[in-house]
Amino acid sequence: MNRGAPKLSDVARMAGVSPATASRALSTPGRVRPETRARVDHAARLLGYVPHGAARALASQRSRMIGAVIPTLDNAIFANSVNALQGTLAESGYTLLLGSHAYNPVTELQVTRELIERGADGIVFVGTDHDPQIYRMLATFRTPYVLIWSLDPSGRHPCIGFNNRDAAIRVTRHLLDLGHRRFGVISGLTAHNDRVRERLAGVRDALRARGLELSPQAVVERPYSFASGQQAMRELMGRRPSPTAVVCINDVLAIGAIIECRAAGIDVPGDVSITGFDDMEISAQLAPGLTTMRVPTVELGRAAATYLLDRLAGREVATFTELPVELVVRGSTGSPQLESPPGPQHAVR
Amino acid sequence: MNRGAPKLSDVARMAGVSPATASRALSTPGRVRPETRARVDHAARLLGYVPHGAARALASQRSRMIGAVIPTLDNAIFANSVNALQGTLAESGYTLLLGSHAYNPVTELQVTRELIERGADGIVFVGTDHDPQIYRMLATFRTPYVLIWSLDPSGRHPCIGFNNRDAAIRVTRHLLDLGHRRFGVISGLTAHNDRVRERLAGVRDALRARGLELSPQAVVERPYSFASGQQAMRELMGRRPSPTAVVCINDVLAIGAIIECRAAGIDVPGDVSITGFDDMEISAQLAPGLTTMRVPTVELGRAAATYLLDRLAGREVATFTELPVELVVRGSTGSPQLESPPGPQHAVR
DNA sequence: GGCAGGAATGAAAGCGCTTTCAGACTGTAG
DNA sequence: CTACAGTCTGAAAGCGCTTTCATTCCTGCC
Repeated sequence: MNRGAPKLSDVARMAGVSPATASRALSTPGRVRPETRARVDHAARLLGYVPHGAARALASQRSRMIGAVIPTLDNAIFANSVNALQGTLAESGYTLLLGSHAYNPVTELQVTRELIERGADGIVFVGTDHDPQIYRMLATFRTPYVLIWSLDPSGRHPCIGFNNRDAAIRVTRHLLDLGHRRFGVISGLTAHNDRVRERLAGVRDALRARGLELSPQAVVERPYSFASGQQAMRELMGRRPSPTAVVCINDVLAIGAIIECRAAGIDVPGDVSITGFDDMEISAQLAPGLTTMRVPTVELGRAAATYLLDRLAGREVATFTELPVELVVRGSTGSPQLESPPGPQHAVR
Repeated sequence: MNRGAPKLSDVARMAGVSPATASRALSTPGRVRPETRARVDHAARLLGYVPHGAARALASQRSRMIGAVIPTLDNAIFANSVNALQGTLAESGYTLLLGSHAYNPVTELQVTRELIERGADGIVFVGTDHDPQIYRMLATFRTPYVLIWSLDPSGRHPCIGFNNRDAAIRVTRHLLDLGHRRFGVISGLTAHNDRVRERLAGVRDALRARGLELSPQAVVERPYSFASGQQAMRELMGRRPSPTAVVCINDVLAIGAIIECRAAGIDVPGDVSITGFDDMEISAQLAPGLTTMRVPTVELGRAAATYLLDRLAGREVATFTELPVELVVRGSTGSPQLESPPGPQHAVR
């Protein structure tokens, strides 16, 4: 078989040392005489030696691989995080094992099992919504893990994220402060997605705090895609009275909504204000620019990597990290036109 | 150590069989009496047995992991392909090992080494531009691989892709046929990127075939980002005479260009026609819609997975697969205005 | 009833590495 | 000169699985 692949014993023989010493020279250079180490290094280089990961993992009980279980890579927001995660892991000699589940909890469980089976030393999950079996498996195999994008209210699971509800409240307040009273919401699918549910709840909270309720038909739930956003916007603007402000649960839907307005000749923000969530690269470039909540996607990926790396190295780690999000106000939001009766605060002015 | 994790011998004992039989029952159910298999399955389920991937890989010389080496996940186009790749692999019980290199050949070599070290049974690469050492390593370790997104002219490497040059020729011809004679090009970085170089060459070929040359200052080379596209467009439109058609080497740059035109009050396609390449989801939604070359990103990922899976299973595989690309004409291209002198063909009309 | 032949099982040898454990060797102190 | 840390190296035992190879157990057939 792999006749072309030199093994550790080949390196050892060439360097004139035992396999044990060769192993030490390569993995823990400090525990070997410099001269010996040089001989081994030289032999390894000459032979083009590449250690056999599986053998190493079996013997050392460490795979140097980190798994990530994400909904999908089709959402640029996750792709960015994964990119940062992978990059940071690579810097420390770790490799990324990637699994996605398309928001299907059964698939997620299976994917997780697969990653554990492959020996992932740690696993990153998105959000807090996970099958109890997943947590049970993680416990059984003593696999460190961390949740990103959300904060775990129960405090039982290490997490790195931000408060989706509070962030949504801030977005909604921005619109309320502009004088809006008639709201529409374009939501992502709430099933198996705590982030969407939290954001939706945040919108409701903010409205309720000002005495407003969100009627069921003011909320349209759609999968993430530009086309869904467009279609949802069309629906919303067909209602009477139509909303003066539409809160979108993420930027993809919001951009779809803006596109729909442009197509339908609806002025943004003149006729309707639109907000997003995530702040994708393109959101700043649109005309009008999208008012949205900036989420530190890159930082999220990097922090997850650092967390697991630290934990595996036995360093101290914070099990709860809240990252800042920032409301970015751009051209897609403004005060409602006069035809919509101003609320009490504005009547005062 | 892993005291919580049951091993094969535990399953075997519980089922009252030898480890060998338990192994067969789980991996090759056909080679075991149904009754025995049931006992083993039952024991495995009861114990929550998860095979130890590294041990299995070591013994069987198969890791059931496939690696992918890509430039970056920040480009949605690659993210889509990787998503499809991962999904297809998962269906066959394979897991994806992901590495990216940000167009740095040194990083690419290192990442590849890492994937081989982790035991990837096969590896997917993007494009044809790779360090000879990479191919040497693949040969040494007898690691099957496949290149995607490009066609290998030398025929030495298995590939699944399309002819970037021909595709660019088709895009350019479309503009020529509309009557354009003054061209600008917004290119991606050509270093370590055969796709960009080929597309650029295609544009030149098409122009030359109609007696036109691309002057050096008509080509602006920029990294992939909306902002670069904008900036490049600004530069291009500052030249005198300004181009009536701008060919962008991918959609990200093209969208940036369109955005710049909107901001600068330049009418598309009235004042200038713009084309992209890739057909991202958003390209269809813009106003005007972007004329572009549709690339089968999902199919690319799926086909790569299928290729490697087939090869690993010992099935016949085609080492050269050309996938169709399609010119999608939308609103961003039109005939040049009269102020630009019509070319000979048009003079005839 | 005995035997060939195939199917199912078990014993045991690794897969290539890490890691005790013990031995060898060095230098320093008594 | 002996004794004793301390440092470096080698022998060997696995890590948890797969996979020959040999054995046992059937089944069918003469």
